[in-house]
Amino acid sequence: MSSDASPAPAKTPVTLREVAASAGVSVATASKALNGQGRMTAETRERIRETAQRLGFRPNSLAQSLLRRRSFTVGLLTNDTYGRFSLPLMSGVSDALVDAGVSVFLCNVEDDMRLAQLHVEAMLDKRVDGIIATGKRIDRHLPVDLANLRIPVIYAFTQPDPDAVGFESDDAGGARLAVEHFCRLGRKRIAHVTGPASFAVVHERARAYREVLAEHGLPVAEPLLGAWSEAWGHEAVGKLFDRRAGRAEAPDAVFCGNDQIARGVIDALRERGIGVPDDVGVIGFDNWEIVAEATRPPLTSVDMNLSALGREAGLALLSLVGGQAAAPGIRKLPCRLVVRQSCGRPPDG
Amino acid sequence: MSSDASPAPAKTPVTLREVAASAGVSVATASKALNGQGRMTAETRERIRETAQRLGFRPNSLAQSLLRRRSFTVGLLTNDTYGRFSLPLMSGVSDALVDAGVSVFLCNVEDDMRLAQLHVEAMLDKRVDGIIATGKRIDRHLPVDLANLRIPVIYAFTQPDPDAVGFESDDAGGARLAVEHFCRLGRKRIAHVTGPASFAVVHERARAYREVLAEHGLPVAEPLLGAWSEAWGHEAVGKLFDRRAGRAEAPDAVFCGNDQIARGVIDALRERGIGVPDDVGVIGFDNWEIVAEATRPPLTSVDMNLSALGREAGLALLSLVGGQAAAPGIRKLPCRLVVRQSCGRPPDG
DNA sequence: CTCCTCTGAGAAAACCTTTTCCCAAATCGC
DNA sequence: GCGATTTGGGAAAAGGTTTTCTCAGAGGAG
Repeated sequence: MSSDASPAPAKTPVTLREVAASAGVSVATASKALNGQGRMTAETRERIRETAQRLGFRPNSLAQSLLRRRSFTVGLLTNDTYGRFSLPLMSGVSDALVDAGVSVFLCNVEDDMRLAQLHVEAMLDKRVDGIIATGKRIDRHLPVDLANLRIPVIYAFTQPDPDAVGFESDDAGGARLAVEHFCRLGRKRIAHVTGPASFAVVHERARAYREVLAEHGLPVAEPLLGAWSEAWGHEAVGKLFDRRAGRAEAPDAVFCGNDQIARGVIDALRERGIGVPDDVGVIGFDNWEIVAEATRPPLTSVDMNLSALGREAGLALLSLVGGQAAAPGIRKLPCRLVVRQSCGRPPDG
Repeated sequence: MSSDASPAPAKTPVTLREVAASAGVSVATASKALNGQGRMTAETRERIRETAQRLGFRPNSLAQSLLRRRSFTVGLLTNDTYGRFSLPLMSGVSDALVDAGVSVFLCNVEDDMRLAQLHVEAMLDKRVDGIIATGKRIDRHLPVDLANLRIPVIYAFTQPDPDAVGFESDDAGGARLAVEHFCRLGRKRIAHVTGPASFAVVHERARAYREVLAEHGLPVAEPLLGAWSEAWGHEAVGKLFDRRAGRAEAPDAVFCGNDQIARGVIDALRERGIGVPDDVGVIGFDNWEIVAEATRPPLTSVDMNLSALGREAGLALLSLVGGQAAAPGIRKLPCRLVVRQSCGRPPDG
C-alpha cells in the first residue's frame, strides 16, 4: 500500500507529512533533512531528499511565513499609471529580490486616497515584509501616510517622509553630464528648456546648468520653464530663436528637461531649417528609449538608471527587513549620459 | 492588569487571541463574532467587535490562507518590459480584484526562460490562487509553460494555450471602426500602413480593412507591411506618395497599425506639405495617449480598452478560482475609436 | 418535578512547517 | 563491564485563524 511508485499527479500539493510518510520518517526529520538542519545519517538525509524530489514536494510558503513571521513579499506602491518610471524601477526591485525568494505586489493607486488606503491595508493584512513607495515624479507625495507602519518603508523616486530612507537620481549630476558634454563638444551658447517651477528637480538641474556654464566661462541664459510636453519644447524654440533672429547669439545647444521637450525642440528646429546636430545640439532627459530612438536624429539623453535605483531600493529594503538599521535620508544615485546623434561628434573625433 | 486601557501602540500585530482575552471570551467565540458566524447574544458579539476595533485587530491573512487553502493573491506574468500594454491591463485586473481582497504579484520575465521559471515557482510556492499571463503583443508565447499548473490560468492579450481561456481585443472590429470612420467622412482612397507579417493581428486588421472598403465599393490598396516604428511610417509615406506623384490616386486617408507609425506618417506628410487632416486623414492604433496627444494634429486612434480587458480577465479568473467552470477559448472585447483631430470633421458636421 | 430541547459559548482539531527539547541506542573511556 | 557521552531521530509546541463538536445551563412541555 506504499505510494512510493506513484508519479504524484496529485490534485493537491504534496505536503511534508506525505514526504515523511513515504520516506518512513517523522515530519520533524523530514524538515530537517530538507533544510540541512539537525543530525542524521547521510543516507537518511539523501533518501528523504530523493523522496521529496520524486513527489515534487514544495514547502508551503504560507506555513513557513506564518511561523517565521516573514512573508517574503513586499509591496510596491506607485501612482504612475503609465508605468513609464515605475516599470523600470519595478524591474530593478524585482531583480534584487527574486533571488531572495521575495515577490512583489504592485499596487497602482493613481491619486485616489481611498484606493491607496485599501491597497495598503490589503498589503498589511498579507503581512508584507516591507513597502517601497514610488511615484511619477519625485515631488508629489503619495496619497497615503506610510510613516507609522511597523514595517520598513523605502522611498524610491518620490518624496520621502522625514525620517525615512529614500533613493533618488542625482538630477544635478545628470544635468552636469549633459552640459559638460556640450562644453566638450565646443558648444558656446547653451540654452535650457525644462518643466514647471513646481518641481524641485527643475531647480536642481537649473542650478547645475548654471554652475557648469560659469565654470566654463560661458554665458548663462535664464532657463525656460514650461511643461513636460512636446508642445512646450516646440514653443520654446520660438522664444529662443525668434526674438534674436539674425543675431549671432542664438543658442547652439539646448539641454531639455525631458525627452518629450527635446523632441518638440528638434521638430521645431527642423521646421525652421536649423540643422541638428550641425547647427544646434540637443540633449534630453529620462532616456525614454522609445522616444529617444525615434527622434530624428536619435536623441542623446540623460538616463536616470531607474532600474539600478530599483535594485538599490530593493536591497536596502531587504537589509532593513533583515534587521539592519539604516540611516534615514536621501541617497542620490548617479545618472548616465546615453550618447546618440543629436549632439554631433567631438571636435577631435 | 487588563490591557483594556492601552491604545495599542503594540510593536507586534494584535492577534485574535489577544482580542478574545481582552473581551473575556475564547478565541473561537471571538472568531465567530467577527465573522458573523455561530450563535451568541447580540451584546457579546458587539462587545467583541468593539474590542477588536479598539485594539486595531486585523486578521492575519497568512493564517487564514493556510486554513482556507486560498491565498487571495494572483500572479500577473508579463514580458512587456516597458509596461505600455501591461500596466493598463494590470490596472484593470487590480481594479477587478481589489474589492475581493485579492492582491496581484507582478512579474516581468522579459524573455528569459530561467527568470520566468523562477517567478512561476515563487508564485506557486506562495500559493497564488491563479495566474494571468499577458505579453507585449498577442503573438509570442511567454517563455514558460503554464498548461498543467493545478491552478487556473487566464491569458490576456497574449497567445493562449489550446485549452485555456483567453481575452483579446477585437482587432478586426477596431480596424472596421477606423476604416468606417474614414468612409463616413467621405474619404475615398484609404491606405493601410501596418506592422510585420509575423503578427497575426496584422492580417486580421488587414482583412477587416479590405472588407470594409469592399462593402463601400472603394478601391483596396495592398496594405504596406513593415515595422511597428515611426521610421517605418515615415518611409511608407514615400512609397504611398512618391511613386504616384501627380496622380490623382494618392491616398486621402491612412489607417496605421499603431500610433508610432501614424506619428511617422503625419510627420512625413507635413514635410511634404501635405495637410493633415485637410488633404489626408490619419488614424492610429493603440491610443497611446502620450503619443496620440502630442502628435500635431492630435491623433485619432483605436483604443483596445486594455483596462477593461484586464477587468474581464480578473473577473474571469476570480470565478475560475471560485470553482465555476469556464469554456476554453478566446473572447474578443470590442475596441473603441478615440476621435481627435487627425481626420477632419464629418461633412455634415 | 422530570425530561427534552434550545442557547450560548468553549475545547480542540485542522492548515503546514520549523525548532526546541528529549529519549533511546550506540559508542567511548577506563 | 560500567558510567558517560555522542548519535540519530521523534514528540510536541508554535504560528493565527476557522470550524466542528461538545457541553453546561436555561427554558419549556408534560
